[in-house]
Amino acid sequence: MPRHDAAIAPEEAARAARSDARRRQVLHAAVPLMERSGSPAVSMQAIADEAGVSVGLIYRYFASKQELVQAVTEGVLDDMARMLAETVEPEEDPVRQIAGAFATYCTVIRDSRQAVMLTYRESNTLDEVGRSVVKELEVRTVEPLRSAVDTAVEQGLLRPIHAELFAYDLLTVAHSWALKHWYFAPRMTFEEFLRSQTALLLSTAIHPEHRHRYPDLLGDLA
Amino acid sequence: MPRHDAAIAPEEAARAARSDARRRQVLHAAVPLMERSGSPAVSMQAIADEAGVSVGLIYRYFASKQELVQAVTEGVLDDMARMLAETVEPEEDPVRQIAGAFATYCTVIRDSRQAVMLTYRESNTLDEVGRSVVKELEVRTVEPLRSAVDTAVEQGLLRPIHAELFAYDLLTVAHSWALKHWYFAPRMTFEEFLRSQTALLLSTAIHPEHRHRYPDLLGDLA
Amino acid sequence: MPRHDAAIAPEEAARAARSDARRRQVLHAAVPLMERSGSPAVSMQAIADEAGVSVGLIYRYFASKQELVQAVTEGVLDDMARMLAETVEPEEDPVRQIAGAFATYCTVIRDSRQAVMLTYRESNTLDEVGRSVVKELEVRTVEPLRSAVDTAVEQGLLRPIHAELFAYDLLTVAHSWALKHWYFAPRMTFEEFLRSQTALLLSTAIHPEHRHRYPDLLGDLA
Amino acid sequence: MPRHDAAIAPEEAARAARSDARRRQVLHAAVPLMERSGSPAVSMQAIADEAGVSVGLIYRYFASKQELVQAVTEGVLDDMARMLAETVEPEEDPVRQIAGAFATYCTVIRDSRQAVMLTYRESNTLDEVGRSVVKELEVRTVEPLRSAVDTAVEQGLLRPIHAELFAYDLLTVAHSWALKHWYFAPRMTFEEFLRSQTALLLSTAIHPEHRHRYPDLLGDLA
DNA sequence: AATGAATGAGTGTTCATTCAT
DNA sequence: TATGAATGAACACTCATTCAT
Repeated sequence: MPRHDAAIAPEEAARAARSDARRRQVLHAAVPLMERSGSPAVSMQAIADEAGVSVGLIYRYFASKQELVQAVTEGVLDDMARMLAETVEPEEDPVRQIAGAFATYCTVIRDSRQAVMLTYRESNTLDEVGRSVVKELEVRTVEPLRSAVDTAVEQGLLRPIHAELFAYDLLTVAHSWALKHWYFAPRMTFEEFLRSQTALLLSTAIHPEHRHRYPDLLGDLA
Repeated sequence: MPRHDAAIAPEEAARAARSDARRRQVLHAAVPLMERSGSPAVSMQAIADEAGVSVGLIYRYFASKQELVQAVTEGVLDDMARMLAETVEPEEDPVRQIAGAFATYCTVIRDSRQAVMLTYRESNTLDEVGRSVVKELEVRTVEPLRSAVDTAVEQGLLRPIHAELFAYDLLTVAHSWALKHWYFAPRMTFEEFLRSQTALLLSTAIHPEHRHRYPDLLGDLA
Repeated sequence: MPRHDAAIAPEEAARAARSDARRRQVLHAAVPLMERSGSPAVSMQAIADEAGVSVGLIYRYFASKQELVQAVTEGVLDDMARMLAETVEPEEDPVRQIAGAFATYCTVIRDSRQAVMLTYRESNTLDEVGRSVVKELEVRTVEPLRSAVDTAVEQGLLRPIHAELFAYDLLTVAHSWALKHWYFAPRMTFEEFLRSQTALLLSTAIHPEHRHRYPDLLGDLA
Repeated sequence: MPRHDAAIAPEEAARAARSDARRRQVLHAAVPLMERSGSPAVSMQAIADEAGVSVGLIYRYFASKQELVQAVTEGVLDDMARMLAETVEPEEDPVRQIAGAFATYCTVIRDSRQAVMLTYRESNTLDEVGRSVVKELEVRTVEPLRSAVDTAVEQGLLRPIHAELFAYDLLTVAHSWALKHWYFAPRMTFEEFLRSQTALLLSTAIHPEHRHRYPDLLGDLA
């Protein structure tokens, strides 16, 4: 390998690293602004100010506001996906896997309520491509849940329910802590919400023969 | 009754009627535009063009764009509330009442998918007052469902579940046909969605002793 | 004279009278609004509301807003001219005539401060024709003062001063109670203003030989 | 001094200088337009066109049209104040000081007739703060005149007249060359106006014992 | 004679985007 | 690489004016 290449490669790597850091810097500034006010109400100038860079610089890293919004949305979903991945504890019993994953979802959503709302709100700001990326991310997010449900059904722990439907319902209900927070928050604590929803939804699905195994999950409905 | 009143009243009534017609005309034009693109992306000019009136005229009937957005959102929710009220069939059995209401919800939502998405999206465009109006409307919408659940629990037909939670879950899941349409639609028909969700959610809640009464609702899960 | 004419004439007179009343009604409403805020800030709608008539009606009596502003300005000047004419007391001594007229000017201006300011402000809203009408009115207003000065000079009661200049200075200084009210009002009462200005300006002009005749006018400067 | 400062300071200074130049460029374009037509009749677009910049740019230097109007008015008054300050010649004799200052006022006003009219017209466009700034500027402008009058009275050169009143009358009369230009201009030259007014007003005030000292100022009235 | 609904050009203002430095 | 001055199209909103009733 010629010296030339050897000299350039690290340079390029460094540049790429710096570039990435810049992107993150801008995104980091944009996220809370857009969570609070929605992207149309946030100007590029405001983002630049918040990030401590110039407007022009943002355009070096994002071709347009549209693209920045896209990146923000994806970033938010990515973060949530990462948090989920990091937090889900491995469980032997697939039912407990489901319950654990649901609890994790809810907890992550509790901590990122604004982010969840952002993904719902911005979805129509995005173009077709952007939207499909977001959808894919979401599908990937439910995936572990769905496969756990599948396994549980196969093992006869759950009744023969529609796995995709059930998994998505779990996600939807978890999201509702964010989307309907104004409704739930004055009526119950997050812990109550989590406990009740777990009992409610799992008791649906668990095969009667195996209900006795999960008194802790089913609570009053055991 | 004096002639004065007799002469004035119809005139005013006629004016009020015309005024109302104009409002509706504008709203009628604004709704699909906002459903498609979200209010920030729809200009007053575009609405005026669509309605076939001048921009100035819109401001005779709506003090600001904000107010128009508010009216659009409320109108959409009102329509849905009315459709619900008209369609819910009276049932003796509270469980069947719940199932019927859920089916109605889902059907209305199927027919007003864009409207549902609009209410989620615009909620952050609205001001505090507007938002609370929207919330109230939604609460009023779940109310019949909640009271049916309450009754069913009291009669021992359902397990001792959290009525508000369950009712809201039903609404949330119904909404998901709109919000997650891109996910569900390629995987199942609306009828399958409705049947599966009904079975899934009710099977959760129905007291084991009474499950045998509802084989039609529970399907495979009976 | 044919009966035809005899029948029509009173009708027309009545119509003219009604028409005049309408004009006055509108002007009456417009004057305080324009005095307060300046014509550009007052909408035709606001004037119509204040007058208790419809916008359309105003256009039956005034061809345009411009013309209405013109009429308002002329009306205000006319009123002041009339008040002056009514209040000036006939005096034998031309010097006392001058002093009396000046006092009257000042008093009228004190009571119509806003009107005076309006004439200064609106002068550039008017077109060339309108402006010249206003100027003519003002010239006619100073006229009695100027002729009194002329007479006084001829009779040797005043030094050989420039009559037009002096008369206009008197008007200008009288106006200054309105134009510089923010300056004078905190420093002196209107009576002090009037007394001091009279003494100051007349003492300028009165021929030394005749100063002893007017101790009441000259005060400390006698 | 660290290099850092040495490097930054000039940059910032240069930026400030450019920024100032832009402000002046815009003001320079706005002044004649507003002098001619009054601020409400001048659109931001018109100003931008006149200045050869874009509308948007104006808003980088002036937060609103209001602020621009304010700046124009203050600028005009500032200019006049500066011209006055530069032109007033120091005189030993306070009476000659007064006459000199009056002549300067009149001359400046002759050269800035439109500016004077603008200050009268725009005063009601300004908000309370803006108005008080303008008033303060005017008071500061009369100040030298007022103090000269005070001195002259103390030295017995003038009769015991009200210094503030007299000073303000001098200003008012000087302004009248602008405000009543349509009246004076066809009747006399500026020089005649200045000479006559000086004689008229000073002859008022000069103590009889000292009149003989100022035959040049008093002219025919000596 | 009188209304006021309707118009649409025009306003002040914002902001995504570009580009000379 | 980084800046921020500069652009100008677009926006929400107003209001003098017209005209069908």
